Amino acid sequence: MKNYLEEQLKKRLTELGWPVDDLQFSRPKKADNGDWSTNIAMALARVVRQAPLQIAHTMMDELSLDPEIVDRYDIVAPGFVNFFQSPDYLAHQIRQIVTQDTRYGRNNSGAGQKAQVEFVSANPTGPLTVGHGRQTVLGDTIANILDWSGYEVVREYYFNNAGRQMRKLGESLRARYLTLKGLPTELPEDGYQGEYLVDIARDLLDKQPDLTVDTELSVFKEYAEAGIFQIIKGTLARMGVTHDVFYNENTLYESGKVEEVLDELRRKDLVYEKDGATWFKTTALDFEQDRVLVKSTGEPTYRLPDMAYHREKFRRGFNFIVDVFGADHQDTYPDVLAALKVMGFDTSKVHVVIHQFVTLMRGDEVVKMSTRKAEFVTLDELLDEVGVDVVRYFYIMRGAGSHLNFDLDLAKRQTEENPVFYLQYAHARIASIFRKAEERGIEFDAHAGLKKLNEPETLALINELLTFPEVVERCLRTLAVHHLPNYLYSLATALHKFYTEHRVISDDVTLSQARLLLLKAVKIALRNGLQILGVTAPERM
RNA sequence: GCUCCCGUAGCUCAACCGGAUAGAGCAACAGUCUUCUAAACUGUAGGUUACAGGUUCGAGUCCUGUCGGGAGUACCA
Repeated sequence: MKNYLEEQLKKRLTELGWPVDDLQFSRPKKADNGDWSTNIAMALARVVRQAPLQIAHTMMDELSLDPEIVDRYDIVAPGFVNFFQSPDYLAHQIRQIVTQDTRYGRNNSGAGQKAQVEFVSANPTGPLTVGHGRQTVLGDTIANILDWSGYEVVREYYFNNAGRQMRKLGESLRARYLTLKGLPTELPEDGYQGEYLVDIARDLLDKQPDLTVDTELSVFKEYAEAGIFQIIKGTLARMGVTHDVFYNENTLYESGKVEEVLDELRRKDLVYEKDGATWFKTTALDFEQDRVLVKSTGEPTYRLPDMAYHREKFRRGFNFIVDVFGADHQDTYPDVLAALKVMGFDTSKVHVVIHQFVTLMRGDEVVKMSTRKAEFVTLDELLDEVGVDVVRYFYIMRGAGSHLNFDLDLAKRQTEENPVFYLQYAHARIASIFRKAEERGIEFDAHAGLKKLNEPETLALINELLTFPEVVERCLRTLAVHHLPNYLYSLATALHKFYTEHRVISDDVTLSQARLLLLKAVKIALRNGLQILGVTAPERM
């Protein structure tokens, strides 16, 4: 309908010799204001030098619209033109949904394009925490949206298993191992104190009992890394997340890609040496201060391999690149992007999604988290308590830019007041009606006449139903995926209201079949939406 | 000090590119099950969108400033 209106109005505006650039449509909040509305008359007022209402009339008077699509339109002060869709059009749309079934909501705006979403990317120093959970769900859901928009999507996990942190990890494991062996050993300063290392140490002792203080650290380091990755991957699997690629930062050194970036920046005269370190001349690119690329110890800082990594993303042919970071990485990407731009890449293809932190609460108390100390709640523990559906929904229901308060007590208590169940219940309710229909011998008819569907609650439900594809598109455009749970929630509300007012199965077979057809379409939208969120759609509860 | 995010009902949060009377849930109060699942629905109450200016037909949304919260500002990642 929107496309049709756009087409017709563009034609008309061109006839009148008026610009079409500002033409846009929106869905009014109130039903009285139609199904689609345009503010073009107000937007043109200045250019055309006429009153908005007059412009609207001039525009609409000579325009004939297809009555099978547009029922009527109103011109309303201060200058809105509101369009109402025709019943035939609605009926046609509902049948379309049932035909499309698992494809309803998909679009092909990304057809033939490759997208990559990098998320989680936690170094293997400990189990994923509640803090990582937000990023996990955010990234996976964005990837799902890209998939539903026709992109070929790669989910990627970038990690670093070299450097100071990993050395500390190896040392920590060694201390745990030796202690278990009866040689009490202090954990190193800033070591990792988590219980999980004791488990891994026990495991190592079991398999290789002969290690000593003099054994190469790398043995402990590698064993710790493998053990922790196993834990992390297990958690991701429970979350329903599968990464296609685990990208090891180290390969960028081995292949010389890191060196190549340095050379290239050097050729652009953006690198200099000072105090034994190698600096990136970011001030030449309008930044406040220069940044170190290679420390005086010879070790590169994170940003140099990051540049190399992103350069590889471009070279691998991705057209749409999403980086999901926590707020603490705020400052790390601008100079990385700047370097890529200098190297001639189109950085508008990179979309950085930054999410604010999760504040973990136990009742009124804030739980402090630190991977190094033992103070944290793991994502696994959370999954044990509330289950995947609740975890995924809770993490995604708020905008990424907002701080998220995750009250453990509340989440654990979640049983009846839970929005996830509200959604799932809507789906299960429809399933239940279909079971009942079958029992009563009422056949489902995909071609049932829909003329009787005209009550307010029914029309409200239909309108909500039909906006699903727009919501998917909006999620893609804004990469703000919380729009989806919000939408599904209002779809569920519309369904529950409809259910309360109207019996689906009655003696009026024609009406029953019409309502069944509508509910079939609603069920499809709910199921597809929940699927994007990674939440199950139960047939009964 | 500087940069970024945030400030909306008692609490947790929505509001697509600036649109029409700022919406939900929870908590409070009052109702609705002989009928497809009451994990639901209806109603009442709750607001100077932190504050002060500005831009315009129109501002929660954009601009400037102030206040408050968070993150960053490393030769950590």
